[in-house]
Amino acid sequence: MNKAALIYDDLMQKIDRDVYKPGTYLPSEHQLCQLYGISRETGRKALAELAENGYIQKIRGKGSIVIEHRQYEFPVSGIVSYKELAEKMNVTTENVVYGFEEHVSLPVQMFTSLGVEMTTAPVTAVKRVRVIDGEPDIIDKDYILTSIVPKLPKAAAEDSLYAYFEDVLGLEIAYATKEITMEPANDEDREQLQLDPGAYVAVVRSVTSLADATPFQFTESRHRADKFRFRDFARRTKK
Amino acid sequence: MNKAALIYDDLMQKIDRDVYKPGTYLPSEHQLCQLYGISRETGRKALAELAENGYIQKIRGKGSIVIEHRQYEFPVSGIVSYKELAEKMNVTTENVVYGFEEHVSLPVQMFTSLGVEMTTAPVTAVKRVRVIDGEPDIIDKDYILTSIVPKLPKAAAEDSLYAYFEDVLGLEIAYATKEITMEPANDEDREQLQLDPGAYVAVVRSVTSLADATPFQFTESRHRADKFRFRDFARRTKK
DNA sequence: AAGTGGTCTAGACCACAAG
DNA sequence: TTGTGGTCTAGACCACTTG
Repeated sequence: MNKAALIYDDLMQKIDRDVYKPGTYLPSEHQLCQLYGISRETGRKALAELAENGYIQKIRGKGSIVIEHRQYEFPVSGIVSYKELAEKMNVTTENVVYGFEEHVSLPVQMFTSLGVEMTTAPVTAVKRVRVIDGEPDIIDKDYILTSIVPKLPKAAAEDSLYAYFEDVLGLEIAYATKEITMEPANDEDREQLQLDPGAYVAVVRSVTSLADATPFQFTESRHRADKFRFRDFARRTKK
Repeated sequence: MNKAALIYDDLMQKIDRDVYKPGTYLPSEHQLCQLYGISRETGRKALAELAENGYIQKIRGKGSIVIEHRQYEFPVSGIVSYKELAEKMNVTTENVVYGFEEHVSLPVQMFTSLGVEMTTAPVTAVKRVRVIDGEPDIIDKDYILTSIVPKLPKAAAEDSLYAYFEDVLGLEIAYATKEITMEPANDEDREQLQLDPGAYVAVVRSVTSLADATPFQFTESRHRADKFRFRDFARRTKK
C-alpha cells in the first residue's frame, strides 16, 4: 500500500475506535506531516479520501472535523463481496448453491460495452440463496463470462466468487454499475425466499468490470423487501 | 472554479458529446499538460475525478480509457435537487405543496449528531407531491431546522428548497446520508399517490448537512414502487 | 528503449478563521 | 498576525506496456 492509503487506514481506524470522536478535529495537515513523516500533499490525499467516504468534513481555516458516518451497509453498496460483508457484520450466514450451469448463452445487452456485433455470449450461471440467521433473505444470480473465467469450480461458488476471482485467478476487480428497482416477486422468489403471493422484492442488477475496463460479470440480486436496506453517503457537486 | 475542475468539465463534456468515445483513450497525462498548460498533478486530479464518477478507467502503461457510464439517475443518488433533475431530464413536472407547518417539534434522533441533551428540535415541515408527466410519483416530506432557516417562505417550497437555501440564504450544502428501504404504503401514500391497498413504496430518508458539518434538514421521500430506480457506480476498495 | 500512469516531495501563494 | 485548509507547480523516481 502507498503512504496515503496507510495514513487513511490509520486515521479511519482511530475514528472507528473513537480515538478521534465525532465533533472533534483531526490533527492539522501540518501536524500530520510531522506525525507520519510525509509531505503535505500525501496527507491531503488521505484526508480527501476520508471526506469522500463520509468520515470527516474539511473546513477551511479550522481543520478536519470528524462526522457521524454510516455503519456497515448490508448487502449492497460499494463493491464488497457477500463473504467479506458477513465477516464484518458478525452474523451467521449460509450460502446455498441451488443452480450451477456452464456454457449458457446470455444476451450481451447485459454487458453494455461489449460491442454490438455479438448478440449472445457464453457464461457460467450460478444461482445462490443467502441465508442470514436461519432465514433466506437474498437470491443471487451470477453470470460470469467464459472468455474470462473458462472453468469455474463449483466450490468457488459455495465459498466466495470474489475470493476466487481475486486470490486464485489474480483478476483485478475495478468497478461496477448497479441499478436498484422494486419488483413483484416471481415464482422462484416465492419458493426460495418463502414469500407470500403479492410480495415485492428489491432487485439489484449490476455489471462488474476489471481493471482493464472489461465487463465480465452480470449479477441479479433479489432481496426480501422487509430486509432490504441501502445506505449512501453523497457529497453535493459544486455547480 | 479551479483548473482541475475546469479540465474535468471540459473532458466530461467531450465524453458526453462523444468527442472521446467509449473504448478509446483520452490524451495522455503529458499531453494534457501541454494542451491545457497545467502541471501533471493538476491534470491527474481531473482524471481521478472522472474515474471516480465512472467516466474513465485508468490503465497503467496504457492510458485513460473512456467507459460507458451511467445516465442520469432518477430521483435519488448524489445530492441533486428535484428541480435540477427535472431540468436535466426534460420532463414535465409539477410540484404540489399539500402541507406547510411552522414550529413543529421533531425528535432529534433524526439528526444524528446534534447532541443528546436535546430531545426535540423546532423545524418547519413541508409536504409535497411530485407529479411527473401528469402522474403523482413521489411524496417529499422535508423538516428544516428553524435554528438555521428561521422563516421559510411558502413560495420557496413551491419552487425549490435547494435553490432558496443556496441562492437566497447563501447556505453551502455539503453532504447527505441516505437510506433506502421498501415499506408498505400507508394511508397518506395511497391517497396522494393513488395506490391500491397492499401496494409498496420505496422510502428514501436523508439527513443533509452544511459545509461546517451542521445537519439542518431531514427528508423522507416516498416513491411509487413501479417508478423507483436508483443507479450507482462503485469502485472496488483495495484491501 | 520509449511512453504511459503511480507515487511522493518541497515549496509557493492564496483564502478563510480566530484572536 | 498566526494557523488552518485550497491550489498549483516542477521535478524526481518507480512500475507497467509495447515495440
